[in-house]
Amino acid sequence: MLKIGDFSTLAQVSIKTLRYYDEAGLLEPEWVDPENGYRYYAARQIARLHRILALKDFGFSLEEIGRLLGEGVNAEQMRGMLVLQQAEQKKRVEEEGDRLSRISSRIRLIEKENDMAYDVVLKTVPKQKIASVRETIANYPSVGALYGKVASGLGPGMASAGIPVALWHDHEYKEKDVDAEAGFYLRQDVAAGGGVTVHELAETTAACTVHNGAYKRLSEAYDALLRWVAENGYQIAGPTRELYLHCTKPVRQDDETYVTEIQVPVRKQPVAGSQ
Amino acid sequence: MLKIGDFSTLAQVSIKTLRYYDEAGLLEPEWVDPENGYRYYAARQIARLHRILALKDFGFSLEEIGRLLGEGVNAEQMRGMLVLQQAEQKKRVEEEGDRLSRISSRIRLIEKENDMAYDVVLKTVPKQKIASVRETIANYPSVGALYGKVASGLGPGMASAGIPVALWHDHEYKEKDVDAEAGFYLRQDVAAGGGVTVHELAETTAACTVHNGAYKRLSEAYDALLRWVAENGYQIAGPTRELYLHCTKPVRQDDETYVTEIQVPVRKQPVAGSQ
DNA sequence: TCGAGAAGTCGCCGATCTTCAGCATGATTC
DNA sequence: GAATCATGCTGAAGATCGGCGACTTCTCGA
Repeated sequence: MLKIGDFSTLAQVSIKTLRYYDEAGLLEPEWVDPENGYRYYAARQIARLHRILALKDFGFSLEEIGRLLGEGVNAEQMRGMLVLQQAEQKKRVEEEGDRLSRISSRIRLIEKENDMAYDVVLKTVPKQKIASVRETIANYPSVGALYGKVASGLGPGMASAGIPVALWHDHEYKEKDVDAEAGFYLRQDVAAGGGVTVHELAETTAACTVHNGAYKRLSEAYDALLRWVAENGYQIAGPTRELYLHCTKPVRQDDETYVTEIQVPVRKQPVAGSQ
Repeated sequence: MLKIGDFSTLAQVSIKTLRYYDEAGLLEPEWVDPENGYRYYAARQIARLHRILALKDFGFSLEEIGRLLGEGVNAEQMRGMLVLQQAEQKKRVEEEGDRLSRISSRIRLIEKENDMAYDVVLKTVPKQKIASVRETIANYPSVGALYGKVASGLGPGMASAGIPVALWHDHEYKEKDVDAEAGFYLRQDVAAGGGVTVHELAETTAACTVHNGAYKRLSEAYDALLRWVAENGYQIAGPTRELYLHCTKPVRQDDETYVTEIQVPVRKQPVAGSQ
C-alpha cells in the first residue's frame, strides 16, 4: 500500500494528476482510508496507469480512455479503436507535413522576392449563383467588354448583382483566343436571357490571394499563387476566378487602388512517393 | 467601404472573428463611424486579413501575429521568424510521426499476442542515488544473493534504502557470466563501504513497462519492450534496470503478486532515410 | 515517551491556454 | 418591420497546475 506521494514518485506522475484520475474514475486507489480520506495505491496499479499514459499518448482523450478501460473491452475491440486512432493520426501527420510545406514554400518565396509579397490562403469557397456570358476573347484585358453585355442582358436584374467576377476556363496561359466567362455574383435569383446565363458555381476549395494594385502587375500574384499550388502538392481543379473587389468604371489598367482576389480551385494531388 | 457583414462574406471570416481581431489590434477597420460605432472596412484590407490567416496557419498565435504585423517588420525579419517556426513545425511533424509509429507498433503487438499485453511508456527517469554491488554472476535469478551483501554492507544505512533495483550491464542476453549490479535506491546519502558502492544514476529517458506476475514470465515483458524499442526507432543507451516494486523475502520465482518495472534507457536512433 | 515542527494529504476553487460562439439587450439602417 | 450592427458577458474545450486552509502523520530531539 503506497500513499499518493510514493505512488507519484514511483510512477513519475504528479499527485494532482493522480487525484484527477481518481475523480475521473480512471484510476481509483486500491483503498481509501475512510477515517481521513487518504488514498492508498498498490504497486500493481502502475500497470493500469501505464496503460492510461500509453492511450493518452496515442491521442485518446481521458474520457475515451475511461470507456476503453471501464467496460469489458477485449483485445479485438481495443485493436479496432487503435486502428481508428491510427487513421486519424495518419491524417494528422499529413496535415502537419502539409503545414510544414506551406511554411517552407513561404520562406522560399520571401527569399526569391526579398519581399513579403503575396499571402496564399487555402479556403473553402461556398457555392455561388452567377449571371455571366462566356466567350472566346482576344486577350485577357478585353474581358472588360463582356460586363456591358451582362449588364444590358440582365436589365433590371442588375439590382441583385454583386461583385464582378471573371472565370478563366483555359487550362493554361493563352496569348489569344481566351475562353473567358465574365459576370456578377448574384445575391438573389434572377431570370436569364439576352445571352446571359444564370448558373451556380459549386462549392470548392481554392487557393486564394489578393492583389492590391494595378492589373498590369496581376501576373506577379499569379506567379506566387501557381508556385504555391505546385510547391504544396496541389493540382488545379477548375477554372480560375478573378474577383474584382474594387475597381472603377471605366476600367483603368494602371489604377493602383484596385483590389483583385484570385482564386484557383485545387485538390490535393494524389500522393506518390510521399509517406 | 464595406460593412462588417459584407467584409465577412467577402473574406469568409465570421463577424465575431473580425470584431475580435479589431479588439486585438490585428485588423482595425479603415473607418469607424463615430455616431454609431459601425465598422467599415476597405476591400484592400483583405490582403492584411489573408496575411493574418496565413500566419495563423503557420502556427503563430494571434499575439505573435500582432507583433509581426505591428512593428515595422521587414522581409528579412519575417524570414527569420518563419525559419524558427519551420524548425518547430519540423519537430512537430516528427513527433506526430513517432506517435503514429507507436500506435502502429501497438496494433502489431495486439495482433501478434491477441492480448492487450504490455503498455510501453517513454518517460524521463530522474537522477537517482543508489547503493549497490556489481558482480559477475552465474545467471539472472542468482542476482538475489547480492541483496544480502548490500544489506549487510550498508548496516544501519539500510534505513534510508528504498526499492530494490537490478541493473544489467551486458549489451545482450547472456546464459551465464552476467554482469549484474544489485542494490537499493537511496532516499538519503549513505556512507559507502563493505564492498558496497554508492553512486548516482544520471537522469535518462527510458522505455518502461510493468510486469505484474511471476519472474519466470518476465521475458514476455522484455520481448514486448525490446520489440517496441526496435520498432519505434530507438536504440538502447545504457544498462537496463529492473525495479522490484513488490516482492517478498524470501524471493519466490513463481509468486504471481510480484510487480516489476523494467526500464530500458534509450535514445532516438540517428534517422537515416526518414525525412 | 512526549511534544513540536515538518512533511504529507485532503478537498475545493480558480487559472491556464486560445479562439472564438452564443446570448442578451439595445440602437440603427434598409 | 426585419435585418444588421453595437457592446459585453459567459462558456467552451481538455488536462492539468497552483494555491488555500484544515487536518493527519511522521520524525527527531529531549
